[in-house]
Amino acid sequence: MPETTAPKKPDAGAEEPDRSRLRDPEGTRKRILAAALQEFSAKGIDGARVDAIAERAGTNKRMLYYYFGSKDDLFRAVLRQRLAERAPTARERDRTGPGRIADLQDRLEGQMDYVRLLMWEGLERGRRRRVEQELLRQDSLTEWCDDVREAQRRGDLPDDLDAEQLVLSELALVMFPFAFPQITRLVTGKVPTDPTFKAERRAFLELLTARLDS
Amino acid sequence: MPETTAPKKPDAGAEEPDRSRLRDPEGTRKRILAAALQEFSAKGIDGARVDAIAERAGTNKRMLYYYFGSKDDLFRAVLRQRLAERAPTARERDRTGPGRIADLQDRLEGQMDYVRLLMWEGLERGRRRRVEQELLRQDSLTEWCDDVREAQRRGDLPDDLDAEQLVLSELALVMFPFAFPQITRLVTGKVPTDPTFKAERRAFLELLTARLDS
DNA sequence: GGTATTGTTAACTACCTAGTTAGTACATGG
DNA sequence: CCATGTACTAACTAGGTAGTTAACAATACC
Repeated sequence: MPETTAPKKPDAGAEEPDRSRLRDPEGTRKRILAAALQEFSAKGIDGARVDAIAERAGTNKRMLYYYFGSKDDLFRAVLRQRLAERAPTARERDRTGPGRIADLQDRLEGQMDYVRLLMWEGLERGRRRRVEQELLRQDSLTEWCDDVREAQRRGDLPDDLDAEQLVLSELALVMFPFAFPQITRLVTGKVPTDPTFKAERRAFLELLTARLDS
Repeated sequence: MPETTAPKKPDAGAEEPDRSRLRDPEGTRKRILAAALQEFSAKGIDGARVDAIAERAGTNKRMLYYYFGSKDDLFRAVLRQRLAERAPTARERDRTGPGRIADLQDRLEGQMDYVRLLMWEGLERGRRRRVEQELLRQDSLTEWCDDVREAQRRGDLPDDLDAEQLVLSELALVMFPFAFPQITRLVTGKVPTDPTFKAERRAFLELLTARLDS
């Protein structure tokens, strides 16, 4: 009985606004990923709505399941892509110089979405033993710790501080305001995206680094 | 005959652990709050299930709406209570001495639920201008900043560091590992609840404080 | 002892949401 | 131009979810 609800045929006289290409697999995939990044970053896995992602991507829900298997898989894909994007630049930066912490902050500016993804990861998927892109991330962080240890041997960094704890602390100092915007506001009266705040924080971090390394 | 489902009376010889009173308004309220604290802390507002909270509290969903108006109100009540609980102890601690950061960590131990509540607050309700218990929290933090400034005047703390940024940073150093357990594990190989990790972090924070204050 | 109030319950509803079905349009290559 | 696989779509479904209803039971109060 194949005459149930007969999907409409694209009428020749229809005036579609910007239907440039009717088929665009890679484009669709990318648009879904981008839309999902926004939605997941803003609302997390539980809070995100699959329909909202589809709509934002200018496609429909089915495509999302066509390219990625499930909501959860989509989240993982988003996180994986975002991590892979950041990995190369992470390797380039100076991790032991006097401006390292302020630099790290500069790099993180405009990447609040990234920090939020990591928070959702920690909160919503915290129980998992394995974490997305585990090896890639671990390598990158281990390399950072090694750099610190070498700098300690050279005498560029104080050698009584544990390298791993130091790395963790530098991440903490930079990421915290983005992770806890409400606390930042309560303490400083400014939101972490405020340029004034960023400048003040940068200045503070430079002083702090100098004091640490002395 | 009103013997429909006959709510059992507390039989004298019965060995119920704590089914003391059939009616226990305050107890029920508290049990709901406690259950909600666990559930919200673990899963956030979107992730938490009202039925799960009710069941955990040993009551039913209606009571939750009877005492608190909605899921969101319940979350706010939980947060408010938790904040009020912590407020007095926050005032007591030494905020400027050499052991202050390590102390702060000790206080936060076993309060991961608290940190997670604050994270959910920041993530899920971040857009709101007003935050739960705004005045209470702000007062407490302002007081802390004032203490720091006074210590700077006395010369107990370096006076070139901005007091507010310093407070923010001390919070960051202590809260970060709990907030980003996955990053903590990737960097140090240990989860933040691991006693070994806590001890190592404590030692590091003490060294760091000494270096900062020098 | 009667009655108003407050606490408690199971069952219900109206809506939402992730995931699916089943079909259509486009492309490719023979 | 026809056959076959790929991209795409609207409508559907099954199960979940916050919030409600309505009846009833314990207590308080007179």
